[in-house]
Amino acid sequence: MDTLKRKPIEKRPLYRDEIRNAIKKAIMLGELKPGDRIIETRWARELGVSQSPVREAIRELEMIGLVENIPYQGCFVKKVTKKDMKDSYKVRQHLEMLGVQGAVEHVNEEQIQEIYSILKDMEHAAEDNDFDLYIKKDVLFHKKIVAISKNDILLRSWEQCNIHDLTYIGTWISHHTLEQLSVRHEGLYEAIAARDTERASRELTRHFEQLMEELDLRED
Amino acid sequence: MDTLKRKPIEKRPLYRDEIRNAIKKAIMLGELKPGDRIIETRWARELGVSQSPVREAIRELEMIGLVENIPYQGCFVKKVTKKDMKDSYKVRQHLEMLGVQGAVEHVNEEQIQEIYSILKDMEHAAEDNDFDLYIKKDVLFHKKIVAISKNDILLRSWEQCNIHDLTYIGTWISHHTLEQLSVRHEGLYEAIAARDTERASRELTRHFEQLMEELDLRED
DNA sequence: ATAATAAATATAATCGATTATATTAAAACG
DNA sequence: CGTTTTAATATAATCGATTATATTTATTAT
Repeated sequence: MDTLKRKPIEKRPLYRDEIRNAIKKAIMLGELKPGDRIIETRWARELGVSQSPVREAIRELEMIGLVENIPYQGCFVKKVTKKDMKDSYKVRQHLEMLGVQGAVEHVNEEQIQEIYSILKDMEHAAEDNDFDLYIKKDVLFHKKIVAISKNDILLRSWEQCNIHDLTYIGTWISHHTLEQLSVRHEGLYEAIAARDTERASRELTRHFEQLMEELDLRED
Repeated sequence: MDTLKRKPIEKRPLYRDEIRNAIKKAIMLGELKPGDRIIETRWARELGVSQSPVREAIRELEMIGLVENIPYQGCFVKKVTKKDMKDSYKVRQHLEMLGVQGAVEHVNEEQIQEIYSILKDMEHAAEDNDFDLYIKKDVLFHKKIVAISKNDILLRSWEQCNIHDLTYIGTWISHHTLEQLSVRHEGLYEAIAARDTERASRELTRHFEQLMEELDLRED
């Protein structure tokens, strides 16, 4: 991280989010490796902002578990292990199970259309091999279901467990093409559209078990 | 909040945690009511600290869902509704279901002893009518089980959904005595000690369904 | 030479002040 | 009299500098 030149962020407040994304990006791109320190003052200097917003951004990364903070010592990039991936899939599986149950109960026609439209966007992104857009739609698909369930606490918990970044990693290391991954969501969509709790639960379980099995196949 | 005199916190760094607790306490005691603003500068003045640590403390309260932040406008105390309580019980039920499954799988004799000891502490606190200690042990009992499951992501998610404070409120508004509440944990303990996944799941489900049913009985 | 102690350094945590934004109050206009 | 525009105010967001802590390096004593 020391030697890289970073583009200073635009001069306009609410830097926090941009700073968080900049640091997150560095982690995702591998510029910051597990165990590396994240030095508040240095990032502040590089991005041309003060220490305060950098500090807050790092706090947020700490909350979602991407970095670890030791008081008076600093922040360090956490290593995301295969076990972490698997653990997070399990957590998602259980949280989204609650989401699916609520979704089947509350979903209306308009929302079914919305999910369908997200699913199609996802499949188109997959065809175009647009990785970033694919991730976005994949995450949104699952989030939408959770949101429809009308359990705000659930939605917050779901959002906080760092789904987006782990999905990014999980998709990145997957053996499958985006198209193979995207079509896997169809069963769940159909079950919800049919308001079939039983089937939706099965589809969801299968969805995550597939992802977990594939992790086991990876050598690293 | 305006008129109350607050005890300035001790002069030694890492104010953040104390500040967070001070604000949280004000919310719990009802000094700050739902919808009230939490003004960074005013709290800083009252506690004799600067704005920065107050800001960070508020960010943490925002993360656990106790307050709501609107950019460039401020923080407002969130109302905890009966629905929020119920929703959070459901989330806990699903998260802890995963925890219990893992716990039964991984628990060793020493850990069984530890859970037992927490259970007894809880029951003693209940006998003494020591409300704060009771909550602490109640929360710890559940957390311990989640911790034993060896799923770090689960533990983090569980911790982040503001369990402690909601348990506090839930216990506070319960119709039951602490002793009635404490003994309800025995079945779950026994099932885990017997390494009986089936029974442990049943006990956990029953535990939360009791809590949710009781919420319905409250007029509000 | 090794252990204990003290100085130096790096950086997190905090501070006091400044800047940016949103809201409210006042004024000008039609 | 109501509507739009402008000024004033409150406070969030950020800044640059200071203070506190941990770690490293140098020094002294045994």
